[in-house]
Amino acid sequence: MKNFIADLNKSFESRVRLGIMSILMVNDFVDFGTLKEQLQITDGNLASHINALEKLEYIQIRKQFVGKKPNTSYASSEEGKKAFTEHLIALEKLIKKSG
Amino acid sequence: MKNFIADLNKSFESRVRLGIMSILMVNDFVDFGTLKEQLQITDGNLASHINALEKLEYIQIRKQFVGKKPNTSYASSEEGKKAFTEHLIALEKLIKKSG
DNA sequence: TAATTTAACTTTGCAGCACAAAGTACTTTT
DNA sequence: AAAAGTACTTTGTGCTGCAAAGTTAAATTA
Repeated sequence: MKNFIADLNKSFESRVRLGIMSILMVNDFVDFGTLKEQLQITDGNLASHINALEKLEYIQIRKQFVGKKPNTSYASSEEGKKAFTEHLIALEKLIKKSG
Repeated sequence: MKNFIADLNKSFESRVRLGIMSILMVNDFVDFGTLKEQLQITDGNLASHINALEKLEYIQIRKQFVGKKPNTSYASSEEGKKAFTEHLIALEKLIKKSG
């Protein structure tokens, strides 16, 4: 039997990152405030996780104005979707193994 | 909608911990060497994760001799199984959401 | 019997991470 | 003019993961 945990992506270990990606898998361009509200975390914490995911090119950023207010939104990139999907597949295997 | 990542158990975030629990969910009393081989990690790393899980009372330890060699084995406790199952359920919800 | 090996750790040390809290810059609302 | 909102950045702390090396005690080999 091969080492099954090797297929899990280290970048998606944290709950917050899982949460962000999970939201961005099914919603195109979700803004900062919405993510913050959904995940119930502090500004700084969210910003740092977003930053990490962006450096990995798993998400992309769009800045615009809604009315006269600044609004920053995030979407998962193709690469991000691929990587996250692979991670979920590895998780599912693990779940099946445990069931 | 409620905060779905709150149901994820922080103790099971790491790949190694996921791996250990996953193995112990379906095997009763797996020994140190076997875990190490399956997970392909160093002695110290495995020992520290085991230690953490034991402090949480998620696993239990049995020390014995096999032939004349010392042999330490680990099994998941009822509480550990419960906690891990809940974690997996939370993960599955997240996976479904992302699908 | 001395040296090596095996099993299961413990210790050490470090870099990285999560997180909260506070600070910042700019704008809008009151 | 003051307060509030948006989206951060900075700071600081404490925890984690991990490798590598050291430890203990018994077993095997030379």
